Amino acid sequence: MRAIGDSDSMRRQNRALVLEALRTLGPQSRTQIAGLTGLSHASITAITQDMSAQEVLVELEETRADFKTRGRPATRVGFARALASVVLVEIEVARARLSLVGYDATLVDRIEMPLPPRAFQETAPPALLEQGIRRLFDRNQREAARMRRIAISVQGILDAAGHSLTWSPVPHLAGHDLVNGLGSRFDVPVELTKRGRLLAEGARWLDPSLKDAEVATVFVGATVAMGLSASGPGFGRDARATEFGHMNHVPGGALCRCGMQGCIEAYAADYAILRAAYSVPEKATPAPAVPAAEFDALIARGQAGDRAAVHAFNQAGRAIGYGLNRLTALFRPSHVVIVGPGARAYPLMRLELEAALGNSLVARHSGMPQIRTLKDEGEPIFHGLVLQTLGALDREEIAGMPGVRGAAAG
Amino acid sequence: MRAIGDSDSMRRQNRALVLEALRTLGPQSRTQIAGLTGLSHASITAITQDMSAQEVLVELEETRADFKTRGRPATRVGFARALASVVLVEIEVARARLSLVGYDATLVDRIEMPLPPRAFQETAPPALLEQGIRRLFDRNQREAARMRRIAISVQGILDAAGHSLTWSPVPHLAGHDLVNGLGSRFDVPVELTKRGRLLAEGARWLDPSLKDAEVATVFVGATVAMGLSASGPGFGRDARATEFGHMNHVPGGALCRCGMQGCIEAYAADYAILRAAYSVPEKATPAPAVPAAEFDALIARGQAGDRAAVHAFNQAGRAIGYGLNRLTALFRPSHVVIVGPGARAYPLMRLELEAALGNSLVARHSGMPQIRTLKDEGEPIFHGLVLQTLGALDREEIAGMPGVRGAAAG
DNA sequence: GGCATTATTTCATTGCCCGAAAAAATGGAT
DNA sequence: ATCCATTTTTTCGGGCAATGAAATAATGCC
Repeated sequence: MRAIGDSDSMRRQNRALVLEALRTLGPQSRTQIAGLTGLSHASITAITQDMSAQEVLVELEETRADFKTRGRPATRVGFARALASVVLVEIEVARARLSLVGYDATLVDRIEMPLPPRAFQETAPPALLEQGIRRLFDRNQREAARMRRIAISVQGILDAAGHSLTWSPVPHLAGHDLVNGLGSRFDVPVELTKRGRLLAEGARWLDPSLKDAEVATVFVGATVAMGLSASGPGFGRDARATEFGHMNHVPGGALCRCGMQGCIEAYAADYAILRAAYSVPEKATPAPAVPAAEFDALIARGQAGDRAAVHAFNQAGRAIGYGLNRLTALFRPSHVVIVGPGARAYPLMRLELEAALGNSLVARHSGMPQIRTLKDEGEPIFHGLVLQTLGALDREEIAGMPGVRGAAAG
Repeated sequence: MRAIGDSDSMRRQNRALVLEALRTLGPQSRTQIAGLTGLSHASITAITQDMSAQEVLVELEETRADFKTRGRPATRVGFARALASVVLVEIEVARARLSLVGYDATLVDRIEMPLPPRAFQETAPPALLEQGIRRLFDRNQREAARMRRIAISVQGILDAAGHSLTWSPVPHLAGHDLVNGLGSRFDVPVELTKRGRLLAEGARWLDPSLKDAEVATVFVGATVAMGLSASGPGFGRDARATEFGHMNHVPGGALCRCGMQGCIEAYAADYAILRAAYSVPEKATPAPAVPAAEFDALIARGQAGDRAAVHAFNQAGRAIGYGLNRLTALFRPSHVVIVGPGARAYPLMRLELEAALGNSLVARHSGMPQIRTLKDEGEPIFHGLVLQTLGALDREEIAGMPGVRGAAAG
């Protein structure tokens, strides 16, 4: 049953609308906000006055020397940086990056932590991350006092509650309750988000032509992961975590790092391609990590026409292609974006991938999705995290703040 | 960008809430409605008065002889039958059923049309369906005058706009624009919905314990189809059509009725099981239709332990199981419901199906979904159509009707 | 300095919801 | 038969947020 509508929900809804417009498009004049949201000028005045009084928004003073125009100049309003801050954590296989970000989405400070294989064995993940966050806090005490949320990008399978990972390619990360572990230490909400999903949101944002598209973003590298992203609700905001890399490709097939057999990853991740290129048996234990240089050398061999390397990349393309083929039976993305180290090898995988994907009833009748590649994956992840976390803060806390207009008048 | 909140949207929202409660749970007293929706008694009075004046709702007069209680007796309000009517069409492979249904969801009249294989070749689908609807209209002129929507349950692949099928197991149905074809003839909105989806909604409704579950309903019979249904938004209302039956199972495998190779259907539909049981080559052209008696005989043979039959059913279970296995990499249903003629053969498929499904990383870490069977598939489809169509009418037209209270008072 | 132009605010009105109190409709008790 | 307790439904006064129209503010241009 949906929520009822009363004056309170109306207020929250419209305040959220204003915040969303500013969050997506940056500072705007009140007139622009009215146009973007569809609310009347009178309402925008009331809302921005209210939020300024609450120090949510500030008027920006900028003498824009560029084209002067007749009429009263517009004053743009934007987020007040000091209202709140959030900590964003990106955990990768061999490093973690902790960022302290202001309410206006500016980066305040950042720490890079290398994560040697036994880091999380020696110090449990919540404790190690706490150390990093405390270091950030020591250097930025003002922002630390107003920290309101912690968001963490992870890889692996989340448990039902989303509090911990039941499996992760990051050594010794699985099994620790990060949500309660960090939540109790800092007394703020903590959210885990799968990296693949952030990648998808970020990739759609990076390429404006994908704004209204339904995008499946496939990461190919040390793991194989996918996120789905679309503008509407449904697959967009509430999208389930996907476990594309561990979708079965061949029953009883190659050994995957997750311990199962026949996963897509066991054919398309870097270690799998390496294994196939060197004719190591497909049931052999996967290599723990493949150095970037080694993977690049393999791509070079493939480009040079080395038969074993070409075969390995073909096999990877085929596995991803059949995964996408099977995906389209459930959900038909308009675009597919290949991202990560594997994106550089896309030309070597392309023919097999497209053949496998095309070998589906849906693709045949509704056409193939457009396929693109994207080299850098770091930026979209961070941006996805920023947008998701500050957007949630806007919707869940800021938009619901009670007004002060009556009080201010009295 | 979402919709703004003004008093109009508030009104629509709350009226929709009342209608939804009545639609889901049947006639209720005003006090009950207040409890269900969370609105105050005062608001419910206003809303029901308004809607009664508009002949949307009526007070039911019923002397309920069962337990009398102290206090003023409650008068229940329900939908006014005469406000509107809808035509619901269920197109199956060999027959079509047309139902005229009142706004209070009661069946007014119904026509069954047999569909011999060449029916849609001799008379184009929109024309043939028009004939049937006109016959219903002749017999029920009062309701005909107030018919507001046509909804059609179909099987096959919908085009992007949802106006026609690009492929269908129903002979000669694909390629005809049913939405515009019937829409222009009757001047009402026409909607096509995939049968699998309705089946899922209906199955969740039939079993109250599934109310808050995330259900994947798999039809096994002349085709293999799946619908996903959950209570929230996302997969619930806006769920994409799934093409589960034509998800690839074995690359280059058995010949499917759709013309592709290796679809799940080519291993698990009735014709596929028959083919395997009689050791017909798997690339042989599928039988156009399998009589129910023949399929039942096959089940009996399987139950008796006939090796070929058992093998055929095992293979079907394995295909469905790997399909579900792959599904869980993208979306994890809490329950799976097997429905249709194949549900009777579930005991023969069960071991292989569960083994295949269990062979997935997600099932291993998050547990297996619960699997049930449901024998009758006709009722959920019809009920799903009723609920979907009248619910859309409620939300899109009735809830938005302007009020009459001011006018009535003056 | 006055006018045209654009941005923002003020003001009176409207619509819908809500809590509290009143009214309505019964069964049971005296 | 009458009064009371109980439950449902309606009425009434108030509040809040949005709105359109009109007023006010801040410039550029002539």
